[in-house]
Amino acid sequence: MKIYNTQTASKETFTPLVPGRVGMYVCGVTVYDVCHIGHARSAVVFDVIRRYMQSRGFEVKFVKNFTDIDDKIISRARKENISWDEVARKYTEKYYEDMHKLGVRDADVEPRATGHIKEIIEIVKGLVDKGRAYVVDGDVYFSVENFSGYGKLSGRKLDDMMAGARVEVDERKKNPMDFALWKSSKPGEPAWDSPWGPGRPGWHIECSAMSLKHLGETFDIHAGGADLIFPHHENELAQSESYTGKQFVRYWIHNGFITVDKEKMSKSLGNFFTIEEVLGKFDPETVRLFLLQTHYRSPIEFSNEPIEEAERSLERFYQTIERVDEFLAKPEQAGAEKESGLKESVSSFRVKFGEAMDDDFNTALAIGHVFELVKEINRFLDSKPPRNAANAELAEDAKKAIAESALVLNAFNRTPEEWTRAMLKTKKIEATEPEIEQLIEEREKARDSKDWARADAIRAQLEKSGILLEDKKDGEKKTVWRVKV
RNA sequence: GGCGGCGUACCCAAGUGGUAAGGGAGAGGUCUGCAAAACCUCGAUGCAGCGGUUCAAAUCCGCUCGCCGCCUCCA
Repeated sequence: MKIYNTQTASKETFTPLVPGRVGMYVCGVTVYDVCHIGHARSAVVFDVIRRYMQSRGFEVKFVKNFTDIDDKIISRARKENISWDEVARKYTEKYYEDMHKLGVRDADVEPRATGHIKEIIEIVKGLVDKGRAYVVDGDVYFSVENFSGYGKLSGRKLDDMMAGARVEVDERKKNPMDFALWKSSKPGEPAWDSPWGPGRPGWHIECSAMSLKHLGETFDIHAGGADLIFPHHENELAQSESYTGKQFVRYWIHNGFITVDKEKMSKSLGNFFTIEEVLGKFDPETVRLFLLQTHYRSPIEFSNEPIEEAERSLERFYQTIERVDEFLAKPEQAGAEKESGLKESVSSFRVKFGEAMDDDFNTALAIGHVFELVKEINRFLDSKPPRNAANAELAEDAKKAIAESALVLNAFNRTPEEWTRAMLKTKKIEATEPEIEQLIEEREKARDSKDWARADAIRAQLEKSGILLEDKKDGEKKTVWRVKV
């Protein structure tokens, strides 16, 4: 398995610290507002990576934190006129709601910054004792000049950064790049007691404390959005390695952004679409597929069209599964074996899917392979194979191969009926299933008496309300319906 | 200013040295009462442009053009 490591800027073969086990820390969200589709991407991508690791037999300890104390939370609380911890609770809940809909599994450990104040103070104290940090008026700053490795994650030099620093220089800092480990609180702000007076943790220190506690001094994977590389992850690395004297993280993984008109989607630009908005128009599986159809490090330009394409892809997929199910439901038939490439396609699919995922989690390629297999299955069924034991086994195996990959992608894993019902809901179809069935029956009668005008009128009527009809030649059902996507 | 990334057919998109996956749209065909779906066929002699390295380059190197990201909170 190869992983692109941000720190070395190259793909590396993945070897866990402890054979068979993987420690993985993902930077979650600051719970001060609802999540947008960019947050969804990050969550979905790392969810898939976790699932893939597990499918490869690794025992994964997956930690994802919530930042529940921060300037933005405090200002949000003022704006909403509620307490800061109510803000955190409210948006943590909303986060779970969105992520559960998207099929993102909860982490094994979901620590919160405020639950680790003791550990944070411990580390800050240690850094001060080691001379890696200094105290100024109740604030504690990390001294970047004392850590020779500063910049090694993001690939920048201290001198180059200082040249371009646009930040207002705090005269009390020894170096403009020094950052707060502990911030003294103003009256009325949330505060915890510390050796430096009442205050709260700086942004970066929580992740150092929580990863140390739950994954140890050195762990395998640390992941997050590419915008966290600097300064967040760079600073985490500096703190942690200064404190433990050991390597902090072995593989850094960062996902690319979602863009709107080529620009990064972000709260500050206001060009974002919330998860709730997107899920109001599209099925969660559709959204998941859309997010995974691009490699996780590449940008995704957000627009409806590619999501609609993902929807059509799933429609095609579930129609194929339906065909397989119909084939399997047929009574046993005798018949000579026909030449079929399907058997080979299924086994090569299993290999290629694994290869794609092994190569830096190339879900886009892996999904491409799924659709190659879908085509092969359709081709097989089009060849009208006899429903004998051998062919049934082959069809079952094809379904099984897809189900195996579905475990990793957490897509392609519903039944055609579930998909259709989901589409009725997503497309807000007014007609009920019995109504549709009744019109189909009426149309059947018209067709039997060769009243084509009547038959076509009914078909047109249903299409207007979003239902497409397909007349089948064989099988029990003469006409099937589906939702127009 | 520093550092980094991207530019592949009408659209989305994979592909880091061996002769361009996959999907959508389009054209023709098989099937159909007609459709739809599915399948078949067609579709970039070329991967922003120019030069170079190599038996071989979308893939490596150099330059140019265009777009974006990080350096400030940010998935």
